[in-house]
Amino acid sequence: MSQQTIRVRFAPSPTGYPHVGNIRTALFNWLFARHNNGTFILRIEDTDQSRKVDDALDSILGSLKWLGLDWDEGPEKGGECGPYFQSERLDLYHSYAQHLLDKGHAYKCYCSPERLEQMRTDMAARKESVRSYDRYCRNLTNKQISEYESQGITPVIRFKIPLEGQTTFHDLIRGDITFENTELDDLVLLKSDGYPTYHLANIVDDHHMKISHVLRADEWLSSTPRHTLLYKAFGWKPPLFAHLPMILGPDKSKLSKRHGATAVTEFQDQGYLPQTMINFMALLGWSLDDKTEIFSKEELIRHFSIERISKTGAVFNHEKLYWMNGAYLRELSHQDLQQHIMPVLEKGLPPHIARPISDEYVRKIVPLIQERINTFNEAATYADFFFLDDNLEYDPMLLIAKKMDSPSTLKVLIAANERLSTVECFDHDLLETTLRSLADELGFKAGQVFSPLRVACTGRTATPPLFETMTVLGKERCLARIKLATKKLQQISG
RNA sequence: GCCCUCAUCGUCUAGGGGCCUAGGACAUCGGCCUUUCAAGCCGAAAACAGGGAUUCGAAUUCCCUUGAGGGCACCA
Repeated sequence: MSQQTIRVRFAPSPTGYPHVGNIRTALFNWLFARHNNGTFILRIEDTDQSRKVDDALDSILGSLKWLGLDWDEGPEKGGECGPYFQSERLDLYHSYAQHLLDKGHAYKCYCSPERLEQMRTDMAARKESVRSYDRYCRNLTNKQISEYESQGITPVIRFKIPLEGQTTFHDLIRGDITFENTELDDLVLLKSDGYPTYHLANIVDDHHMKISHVLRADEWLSSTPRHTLLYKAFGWKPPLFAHLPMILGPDKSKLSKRHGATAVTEFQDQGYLPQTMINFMALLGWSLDDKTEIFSKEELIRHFSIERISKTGAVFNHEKLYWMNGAYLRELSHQDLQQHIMPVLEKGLPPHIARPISDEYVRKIVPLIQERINTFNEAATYADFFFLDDNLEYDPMLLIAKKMDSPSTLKVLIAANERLSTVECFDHDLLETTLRSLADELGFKAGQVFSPLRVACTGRTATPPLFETMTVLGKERCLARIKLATKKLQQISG
């Protein structure tokens, strides 16, 4: 069996911050490369000067690094086929454009943007199917050419699409796809600013970088016949294509800024784990079987195959991502979890709380919140009462539990305060026996005692288990908070 | 408008002629557990777009319709 060398690339353009749609493409390429012991190349397609965004490159590299999608060739890494920025390969594209010109596969076009626009409006007005270009310059006479040249117009170079016949290419996911050449337009290869278009640069680079498989988003499908024709004009063997199903917004259209398409790094900021993102994105358009949901990166690499990529677009389901992160978070050791939430606490807790936050104190809290948060960032809001001073703010009515009223609640609080004062040192078992017997003595159900104490100590009705929470807070603070609760209740009951 | 692609629960999907009275996951609802909230466990509801054809038999093959998406830039 001939072992083909697998070389794939992720080729983003630095025109914005990559979102899940973009990065999912990177992930599939990476998985395919790693599964096949191949090479994963990162190439920056910075050929559009006008849309260039300054820190987009950092965001691209940052996203990939965060997710551990390491590249074998590319920026910061180098490689035999560099440079890996298209803006540094302009000479190459020029020479190939010239080559096509010489071979009669391309021509110079002097049409102004205004003329092009007019042409398209006219077509639309005549209810013709709108073409991108009417081939006006395809057969210019020498006289016309020198006339344009003398006007100082810088032409673009267009590719000559064959006027008849069909172009068929094979897609690894969709099978054979055929286009009538008459449906294809003479696309621009080299822009008047001297930069190549995607089409030219992409083909030249994929060839020179010996790319074996092109795994790219579905939106490129209709460009592929043009690319096929370009490979043919150059006399190059095209790579194998696999057009990935797209990731969609809630309205089922292509995920974009319109949907508030979240930059991948934002998930990092929100307290998601990279492994969650990898796992989740892998399942957007790929699956192993009818049951497995949670995959380690290694399992993903082991099982990934193009055959199991689906054809249909996938709506990005934030809810499931959230659940999945919770699943991963719960698997973390207490120590790992603490490491993740320390910075969150430092940053997210109200500023008046003294810094640095105590490691030792947080260590006690971590086990109490692990199964109650789904993202790291939630720690700061969920567990803030552990850190706030004892003058908690909350609606005193919360103190009154079901089937309780103000006087009975007051009775509980006062009795609890009294009884707890006699407890030497708070710990779970001691608190439990003490408070349960107190409830008995008072003739209340356990919950009728626990509930007001919970609110008193935390200001909330939903908290980690009461005794553990009180133990972490400690006797002094709990008693102070219970006294405060008593006072609050007395005030509203007059 | 033209071209291309796609079509299973609300969402992500399994399914490649009989194993499907269509399986799993998220979300939803109910129950158990329980000091609250979670987590966990158990259960429920929820889909083969429509119509033809092929076949003993179709979610699975073919055709048409419909719907959806993508593309039609000197953007990628």
